[in-house]
Amino acid sequence: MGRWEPNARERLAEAALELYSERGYEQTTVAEIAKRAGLTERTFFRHYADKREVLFAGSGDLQELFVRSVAGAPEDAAAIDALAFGLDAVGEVFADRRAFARTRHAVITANAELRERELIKLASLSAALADTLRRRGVTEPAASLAAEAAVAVFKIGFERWIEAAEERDMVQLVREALTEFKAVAAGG
Amino acid sequence: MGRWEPNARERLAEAALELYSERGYEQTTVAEIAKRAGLTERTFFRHYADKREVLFAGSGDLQELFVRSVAGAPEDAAAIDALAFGLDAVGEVFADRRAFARTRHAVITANAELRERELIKLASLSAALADTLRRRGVTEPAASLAAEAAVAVFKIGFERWIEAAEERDMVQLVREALTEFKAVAAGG
DNA sequence: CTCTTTGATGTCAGTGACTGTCATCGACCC
DNA sequence: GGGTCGATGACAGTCACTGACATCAAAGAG
Repeated sequence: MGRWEPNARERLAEAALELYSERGYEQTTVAEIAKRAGLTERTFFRHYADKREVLFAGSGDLQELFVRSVAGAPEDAAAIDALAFGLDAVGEVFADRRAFARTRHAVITANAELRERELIKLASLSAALADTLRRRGVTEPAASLAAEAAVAVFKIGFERWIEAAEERDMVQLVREALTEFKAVAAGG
Repeated sequence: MGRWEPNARERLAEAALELYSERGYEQTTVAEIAKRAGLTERTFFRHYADKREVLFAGSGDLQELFVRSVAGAPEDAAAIDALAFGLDAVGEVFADRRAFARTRHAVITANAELRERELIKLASLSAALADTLRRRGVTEPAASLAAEAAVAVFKIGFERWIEAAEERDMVQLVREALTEFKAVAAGG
């Protein structure tokens, strides 16, 4: 055994979500999170850039998956169809994490600072998707607009999945949102 | 003349934009802004909730104008067409403020915290537009998706207007972005 | 015209997020 | 066995932001 317990980073993330959920984000100090994880405040900031980031550590993986799926769509697929590939892949990955996703989502929506952080993560995702589309030959501003649309569709699908009374298939909900979106854009 | 110089709020906003622009947002302290405006730090926080908000004081007016225009579109206009009314109105209002808009935009894009704040303002705009569409009889999730799309179109049009080498008509650029958007959604 | 009230500001002390710096000490390498 | 490395602790410091109270010109009440 090492000098310290392993998985400091994970322990911090777990402690943070618990405390934010129990007593609210603003009512939790970083010192308290660190203490629950058996560490000091200084160490928290060595693992996470700030008090919010501890909730968004996984967003990079999600973005990578989304981008990879869009990049791997058939070459001749239109922008919106390539994005649909990514939406499917992302929808699948959430399947067994609904309880965690609900807790995390409740914490985030309850606080304006955390909503801000979530929005910039989604903006980063949108930018990465636009970049992927450009590599596929889509020109601007079509690439950026399509990417923003895909993120909006994802958000709607995710929220419906989170809020559904009984467990439903997220992939299906995201597909429904995409269909609705196409109708709106067509003036339906 | 009163006990103090008038327009404290405006002086603070002006001083903040100058300092953020000259030396960067992070390198500027609130005390410095207050001093340049001839006030104290405490007074800054009486006028603006935090160091970022001083750059976003006008966003409420913009949102109100956008919403009012959409609400006033012909009753039988589809969601996307009603939103086009709002886009036109908003495009017009920027006409004589390009220099200011450019400086402000440069400051915001140079800093992550400020980009976060801008994103949440746009999310607020999107929510207000979705609400307006719902009042016009548009159902969910079409209302939210259409509102997000309109904001994306606005962002693209705005950026093109800001970045154009010579001064162009913002209304026209926003309309072009909307046309592009419709093509993308249709799979073009 | 005097008294009172009001509103914008100043002053000051305090909390908590975040950073820079140096010390500690088990693990690992040679 | 000695030296280096990496994760952590300890500690002092800056700055955003808040609460409480004091100040004083202006505006209104009488």
